[in-house]
Amino acid sequence: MKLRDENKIARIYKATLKLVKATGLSGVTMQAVAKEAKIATGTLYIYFQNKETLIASLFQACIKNSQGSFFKNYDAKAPFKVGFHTIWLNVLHHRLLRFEESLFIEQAFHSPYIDEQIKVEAKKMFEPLKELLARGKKEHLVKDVDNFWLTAFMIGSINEISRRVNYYNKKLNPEVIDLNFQLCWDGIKA
Amino acid sequence: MKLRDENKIARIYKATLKLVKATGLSGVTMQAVAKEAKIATGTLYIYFQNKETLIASLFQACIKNSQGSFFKNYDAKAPFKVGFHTIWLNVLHHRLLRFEESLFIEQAFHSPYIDEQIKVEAKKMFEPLKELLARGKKEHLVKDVDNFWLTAFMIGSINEISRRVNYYNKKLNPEVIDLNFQLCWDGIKA
DNA sequence: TTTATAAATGAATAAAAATTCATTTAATTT
DNA sequence: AAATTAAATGAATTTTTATTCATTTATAAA
Repeated sequence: MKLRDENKIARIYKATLKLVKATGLSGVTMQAVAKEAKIATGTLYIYFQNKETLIASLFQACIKNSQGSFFKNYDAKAPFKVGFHTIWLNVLHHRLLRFEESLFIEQAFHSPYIDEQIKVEAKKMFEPLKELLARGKKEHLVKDVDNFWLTAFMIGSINEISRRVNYYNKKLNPEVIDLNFQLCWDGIKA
Repeated sequence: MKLRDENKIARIYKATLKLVKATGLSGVTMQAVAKEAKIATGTLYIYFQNKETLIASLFQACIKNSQGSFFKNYDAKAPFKVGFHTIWLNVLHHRLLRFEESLFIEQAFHSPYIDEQIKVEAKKMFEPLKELLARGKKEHLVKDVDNFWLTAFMIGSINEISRRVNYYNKKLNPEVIDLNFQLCWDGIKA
């Protein structure tokens, strides 16, 4: 019996992300995905029931992937600023390195392919960050502002950095990264 | 001779924006637009040569529209903080009130419908803000950071506020708006 | 009024995209 | 090495979407 080439799902995801970056979600056709992934169109339907399933599965994979990266090396017991800096850098690096995924998440979020259920899950992504900010407020290091807005502030500014790096292919170096962190830090600090 | 109903273009734009919010750009079909605008499909082609033209025209209209709002009541001669606050509020209000347009711009930006030329134009939108920030730096009120990153910081955090207000239909009141401004202001100030 | 002209219509057509399926290929088991 | 099984293929089919066009409708000018 011929075995499934499990590596194929990764190829399909990669192809889809590449197409989303190049043409947006509206440019993603099953034929184009198959061609990019160098498989036959029919093969797509062995791995995914239909287009909706493909998009929804990739969406969940991207969310999971983000969660993994954001809190890598994060130690909840480290001093507040250390922890905050770690997460800030992790989010930035993830967005920069996996810009296609961020783009896909944004576009898929507003497509008919993703249902409410999945969106609710996606929202839980930043729980550990919210806990850290709560602690920062207790320690009087962070402004007394609702976590909802503090995270919006942090994530929003990071997203825009990565968007601009990618759109205008601006280069980042450690010094510039530091300056950008300082903007965010001065914003949230009490 | 029957005259063109110029109001129809506005109806078409409105319908397109509504559909983009509901289903993303990939859900925008000419039939759906026509139905939503309560005109016949053929009529769409009287006003726009084809789908690409419709999307590109709306994109330009949205950009122009933004430019108008962002610098409304802005006085380049007012004290720095006053001017900055005015623009910050204008951008926020525009994003909140015309969220569908922001969404459309984001999605269209990465679609095959918008060519490089138009994107370059869109980039010039924030020129007056950059001038203001340059002045702020001269007056030692603003951190010595490249305007590119200062605007990214400001615009990114505002965008995320409006995104969250719309996604999670969180309410904003003047007090919360002030808190959010404070985050941004403390971030950029020297 | 009548005529002329362009807008508006929506069914028909063309084009593009999603999905299926009969056939082939490759790996595993007997 | 034959039989078995599921993966892989890609052309054919179905479905959806873009675009056209013959016809109707409304308005301005004659």
